[in-house]
Amino acid sequence: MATIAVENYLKHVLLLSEGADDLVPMGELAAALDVVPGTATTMVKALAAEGLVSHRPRYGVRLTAEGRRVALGVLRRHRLIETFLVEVLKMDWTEVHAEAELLEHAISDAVLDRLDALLGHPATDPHGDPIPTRQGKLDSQVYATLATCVLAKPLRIVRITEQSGEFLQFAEERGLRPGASVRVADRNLAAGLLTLKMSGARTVAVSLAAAGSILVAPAD
Amino acid sequence: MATIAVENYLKHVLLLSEGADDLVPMGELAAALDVVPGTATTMVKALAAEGLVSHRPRYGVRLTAEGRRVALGVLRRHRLIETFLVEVLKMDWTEVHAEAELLEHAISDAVLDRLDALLGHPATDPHGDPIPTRQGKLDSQVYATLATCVLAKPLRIVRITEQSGEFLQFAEERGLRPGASVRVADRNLAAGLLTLKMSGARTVAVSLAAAGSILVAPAD
DNA sequence: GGATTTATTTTGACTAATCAAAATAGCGCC
DNA sequence: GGCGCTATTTTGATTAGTCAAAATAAATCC
Repeated sequence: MATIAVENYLKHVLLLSEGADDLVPMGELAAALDVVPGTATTMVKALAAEGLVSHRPRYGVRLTAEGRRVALGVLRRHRLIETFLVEVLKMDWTEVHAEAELLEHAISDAVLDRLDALLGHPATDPHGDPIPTRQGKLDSQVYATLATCVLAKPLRIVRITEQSGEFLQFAEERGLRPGASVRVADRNLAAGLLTLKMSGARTVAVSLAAAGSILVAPAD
Repeated sequence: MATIAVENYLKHVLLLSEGADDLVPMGELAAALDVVPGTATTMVKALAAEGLVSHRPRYGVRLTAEGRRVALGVLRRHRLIETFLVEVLKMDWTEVHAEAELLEHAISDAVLDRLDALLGHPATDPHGDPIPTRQGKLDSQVYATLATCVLAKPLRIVRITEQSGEFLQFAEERGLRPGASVRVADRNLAAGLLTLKMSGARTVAVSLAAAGSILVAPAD
């Protein structure tokens, strides 16, 4: 059985290799897990010996098929738990990430299946992150971000990729939540600042960095 | 913060000291935790150094006020989770114990409070075990068991104290669940066998050992 | 293209929790 | 009141995961 530490390493390798299908550098992995780099090296070598990752010394790490299977399981548990906390327990979507982080290592398949059924087999969690299926399929649709999308066109927020509670509360306070309608009125790359128009003519200013973690689709 | 192992030691000291308010022998504790006796000794000495238990070498261990507070917290989480699994997720009451064993160490107070409210602040779990309050009060009402109660009188099962799935399935198959009506038709101590009359004139045979873990009250 | 900066790995040490097996202390028993 | 049984404690070792700090390799920069 995978320990909690092993599950966390695999989950973060998966998350950090999203999009960039390349090797995940050890430094990034160590930072994500909040351990010193040497610890990550030691652990990754052990995971490689177990066949869960492949390690290119000095360059980085990537999941094997088996490691990816395990990581997708953890991610599925995490996102279903987040959905449950919001939909059933009526918790705030800006604070459920940390809770799910704990529970994801303790919930059994039997309980998870019940939860999934109770929630109606949701496709995304409250942040818009796709939930891997039980068979290990992860929707990898690519969206534009508020930092890269066209100007002026009406858009819908589909996903917020950034887990910190402070960031999410900042977003929530400005109406920047999945499902919300938004238009980019102005984007000043030099100043790193965007002006957004929300529904009801509300105007909101966000940094370029923040805009990059808000994914959007045409309002169709 | 208490680790999972620490929480389990404290929880089991609490459970084993129920009724017998005496010292819990190390052997019993080790058996309950499924560790060798030497391990229990080592750990108990560490817990004593932390002020969570008091250890009388060669005689046994008991909780301090602080240790009891922690243990009651774990027990509250365990029993509320069991109740949730049965009431909300519709799982079988005979199989939720093992699930709760895992989740009890991972659930936060914030989530637990929501769960408690959703369930309507239940007083007992699906086995009839009392749920400690948030303030750390544990109902310690003493009941008769089927092994000790009066014969022939109509009774109501209030609690099953025995956690193993096999035992509980045995009980469930015979209608021996909390709330059920029962009467002890015959009790043969020499043979260690009881004959019970359930509602609908159903006759059930149980061992004296099994009867001892089924608590009853007058059918009022 | 050698010197410097930066990321990564190595080394040595530590903590929590465990086991196996030897040592010891109560306890009951004639 | 010593003998032996049984529970408990000690001792020595192991595993998983971690850190601090030294060593090393890759990349960058005149």
